[in-house]
Amino acid sequence: MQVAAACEPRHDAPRASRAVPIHVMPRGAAPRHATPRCSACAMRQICMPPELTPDQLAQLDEVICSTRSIKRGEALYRAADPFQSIYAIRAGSFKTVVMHRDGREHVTGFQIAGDTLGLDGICGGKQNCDAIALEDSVVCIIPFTQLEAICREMKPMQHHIYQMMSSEIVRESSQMMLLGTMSAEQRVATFLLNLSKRFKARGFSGAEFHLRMTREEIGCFLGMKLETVSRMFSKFQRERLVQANGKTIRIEDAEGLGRV
Amino acid sequence: MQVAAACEPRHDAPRASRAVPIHVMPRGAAPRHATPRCSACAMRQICMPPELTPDQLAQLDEVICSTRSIKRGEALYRAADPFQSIYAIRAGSFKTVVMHRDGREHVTGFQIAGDTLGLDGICGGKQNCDAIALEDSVVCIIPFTQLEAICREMKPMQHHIYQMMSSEIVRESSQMMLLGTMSAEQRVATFLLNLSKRFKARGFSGAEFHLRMTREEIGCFLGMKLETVSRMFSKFQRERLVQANGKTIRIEDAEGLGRV
DNA sequence: CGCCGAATTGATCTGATTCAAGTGCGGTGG
DNA sequence: CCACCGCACTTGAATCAGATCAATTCGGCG
Repeated sequence: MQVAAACEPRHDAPRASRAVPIHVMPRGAAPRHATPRCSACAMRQICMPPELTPDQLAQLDEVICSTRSIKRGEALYRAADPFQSIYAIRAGSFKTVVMHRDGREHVTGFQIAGDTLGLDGICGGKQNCDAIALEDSVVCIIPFTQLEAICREMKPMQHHIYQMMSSEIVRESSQMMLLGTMSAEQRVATFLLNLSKRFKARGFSGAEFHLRMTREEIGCFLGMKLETVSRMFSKFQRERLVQANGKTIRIEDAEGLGRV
Repeated sequence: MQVAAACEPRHDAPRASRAVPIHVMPRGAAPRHATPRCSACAMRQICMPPELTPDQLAQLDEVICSTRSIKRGEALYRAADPFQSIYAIRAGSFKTVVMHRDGREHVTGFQIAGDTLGLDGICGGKQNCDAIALEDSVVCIIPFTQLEAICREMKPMQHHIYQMMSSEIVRESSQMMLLGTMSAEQRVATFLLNLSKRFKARGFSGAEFHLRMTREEIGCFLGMKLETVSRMFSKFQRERLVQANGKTIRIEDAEGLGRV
């Protein structure tokens, strides 16, 4: 299945790339690049604990010293790939897809800048899903063994990783509740509000944004068919809750959406 | 809602309680008891990393020094309780239930002896679900702050916690796939096979076992109504895949169940 | 300009829910 | 010891939400 996501980013909010001295340190594989440091990264508040000292940040910079660019539709990793690193999204967005042996696919999440990828690979030593870029994206590579070492020395960092993993468990619990108990209408409303909240938390507009994924991918995430997703969008539009124009979404009445 | 689980355990497989010198050390709250040590626990292979030295086990015994008994239908913890410890189930079983603000309930998992409870409470510092005993049960209390300290010193233990959390993420991903893509029939089949596998891994029979939860709870876990669960049991019975007699389940044709 | 995949919309079908009427079993009290 | 009660479970019939099938329309791109 090819990935859609035709729209270009339109936000002028925090981008990951910065005018920062680049620490050149290529490491083998082609699509890896040297990268600006955590200590200077605009996403730091989101992917790292807030209370790190400059000293500790320097330690981090030692370990998280390369990034990787992934083109739209390409995989950052695939299920069964050996697990070595987790990834922090610097720019762009991804979907994670699990596949059943019978070919059935399910999208387990959409990740945007500041989110983390790969935590599910720790167990079993290999990736458990495909992570596919929804647009051209850049991730920071965080070698897990080295991260573990850091966590043994740096309490806030240790705690932060537990927090991240626990949050992911909680997020998935909510998604299970959504899939298990909500109507199609409620699922789509919840999905839009959740996206809105996350964009807002990252300095983008929470009221108007671009979907980087197709209706089919949304449906696959929400446990329904793309036609149903489309119908719900139309319904919300009729009810003046959202303005949906292809991939551009404008939330007109967040209150109302929440009450659905 | 009252919990059912009328049947008594009938297995003579590994039980948690053992004739081991009891390290008496009451700690405040009434329903806590001193407890046999990890170093002597039959569940250790399941809830702890295998490669611990006797020395390291002794350290664990220092920290995991109390248990708690929970009667059928009672809560080990409830959503919004302050998070302090995680729990390892020594004997018995639980369900974890998340509740939406509108009162909608969803069962996120069933846990049996050897499983861990409370990992989702780490983030936000408070519990995110109710953990309700499906039968009279006993858990080991693992104070999380102390566990974190141990993990900073004990590499295998540190890794083990990451593994456990990652496994939980993977388990929930599979459950999302189940909820998002499978028919009622497939969900129930998957549920039975999964339970079977887990019982087997703990030394119980994988072919015949007792459900400790009601049809309603199963339905709430699988995203369907109790009537549908019941119908699927009847269907499998007609097809000679399982023998379902109230809460007693005998799997006649695991192969066939898997093919559903 | 024309093509192709994505999205919308309508008509129909179906698996699961809902509603309703039993059945079976364990526990209680006479 | 048995009759009765309550609760979980089963089963059938009617209904409905969402899936499926099908026909356009839209929109980005070569």
